[in-house]
Amino acid sequence: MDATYPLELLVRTLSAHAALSADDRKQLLALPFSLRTLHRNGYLVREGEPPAGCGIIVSGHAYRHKLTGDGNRQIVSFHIPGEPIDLQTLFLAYADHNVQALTEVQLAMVSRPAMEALVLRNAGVARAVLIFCLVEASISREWTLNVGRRNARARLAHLLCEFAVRMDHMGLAPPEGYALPMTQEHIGDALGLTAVHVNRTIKALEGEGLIARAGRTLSFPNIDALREIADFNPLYLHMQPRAAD
Amino acid sequence: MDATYPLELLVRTLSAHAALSADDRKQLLALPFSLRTLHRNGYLVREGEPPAGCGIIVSGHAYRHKLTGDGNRQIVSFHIPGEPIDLQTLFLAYADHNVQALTEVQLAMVSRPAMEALVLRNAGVARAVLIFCLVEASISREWTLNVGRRNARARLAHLLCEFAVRMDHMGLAPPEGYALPMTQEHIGDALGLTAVHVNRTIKALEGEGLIARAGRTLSFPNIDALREIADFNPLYLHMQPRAAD
DNA sequence: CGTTATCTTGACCGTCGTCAAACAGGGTGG
DNA sequence: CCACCCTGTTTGACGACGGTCAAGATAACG
Repeated sequence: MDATYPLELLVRTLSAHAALSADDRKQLLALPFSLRTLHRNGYLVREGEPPAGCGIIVSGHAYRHKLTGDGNRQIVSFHIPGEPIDLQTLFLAYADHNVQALTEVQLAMVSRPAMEALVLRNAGVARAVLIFCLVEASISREWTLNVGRRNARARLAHLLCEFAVRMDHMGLAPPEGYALPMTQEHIGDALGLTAVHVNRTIKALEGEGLIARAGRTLSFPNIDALREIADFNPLYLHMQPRAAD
Repeated sequence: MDATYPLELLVRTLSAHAALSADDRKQLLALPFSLRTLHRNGYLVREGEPPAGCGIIVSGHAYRHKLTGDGNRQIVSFHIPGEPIDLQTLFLAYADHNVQALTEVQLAMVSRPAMEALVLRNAGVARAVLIFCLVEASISREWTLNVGRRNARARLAHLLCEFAVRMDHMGLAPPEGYALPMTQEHIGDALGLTAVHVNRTIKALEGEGLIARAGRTLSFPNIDALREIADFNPLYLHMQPRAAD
């Protein structure tokens, strides 16, 4: 099986948290899908609308967000290749939030009926989907903690640690560092800070040698110290040691 | 069917968001369970431990929370009678957070194997459980927005509105107001504020006639104005109009 | 290659945190 | 029955973290 086959990415993401049998994998890989490309800032999901289907990110990054009445934005999650982004709304009548492309995004779209039928038919897949949703909920709780109870330094460090671990786990983070797909504005909206203060905090971390930058490419000269000040404990990501595939 | 039968409460909670067939209900009501009483502050779930079973709150209130390394607490949800509190961890290897009793709590405990078997066997129940988890995730996102992007006034008003709506939907909030089960310390930890500032904010709302207090019992003389300043839109709760039962 | 988005820096301000002390209430035991 | 204590509420003075506004430098994108 070619690792670049779009649904292979979904299988890899789901099996990061739950065991899938050979049959579960086969049925997932047999799902019909179509490819779709979104430009930067394009909407994958729009608040209030019913889900169009289940999109899986093949390449690029996306972010989930909500707006207050007066237009302030809170980003509630970032998404990396391999992640299904519509499970949140697939079984609900309408979306309670937006999802937008952070960069150009390639999506594999599985129709709502096809995905729903597979989940309701195959208990192993249902279990994996449920677990995936539970892990996302766990990440959401950690974000609430991050925004509610940590200072700007720790918040930023925590976000960077989480992103690095998730990218690395999907084999997307080269050891020398990775290019952040988001602007400082996005980071601020994810952390409950302003872009200005994010900038100051980044420069402070850089000044202390905790991160190093080349453009938007980040590396971590002292990852242990960064995790320390981030109060980062990856248990909430519920990652299983990745099985060889 | 007696409405005070413990599992009847679970059925009512699940059907607040998803349709359940007569058969689904029957199978849920047939689950074996035992009753358990926890005193105030008792632990229903402890971070790092595997789930003991699936508890459903029969009476009393509970809260879910996480701690930072230096001991700061963030409450990530409050729970009212009827709500299952272990679905979050039932399918995961260990809990990533704590759940504690806010008041004395009576729990109906369903064993993990029994609940897991029902969910994997009955697609209608699986669907309802998944939807319940998705709604909790939606609430979690709204909380992140609340903590990250609203000021203390709006945060507090939002929490009060949400709690009132949820209590009311379960038939637990008499129209003249309800007794808040949490202290101002709990409220602060839920909102990312200190108890001192919660107190000042409460008094401000009271001074403006937006809430009225008698001890811990709250009433809302001007609920529309309160919702306005809370920026409260209940769509994220995904409530279905409650079917007569 | 120009135009626009993003990043960077400074000065100033405000919301909320910190520290501390007084007060209220409810339960317990002498 | 009352003294005591513990938890929770209330209030004040002061400080700090992060927000706001604005302008200039840099980089990204069409």
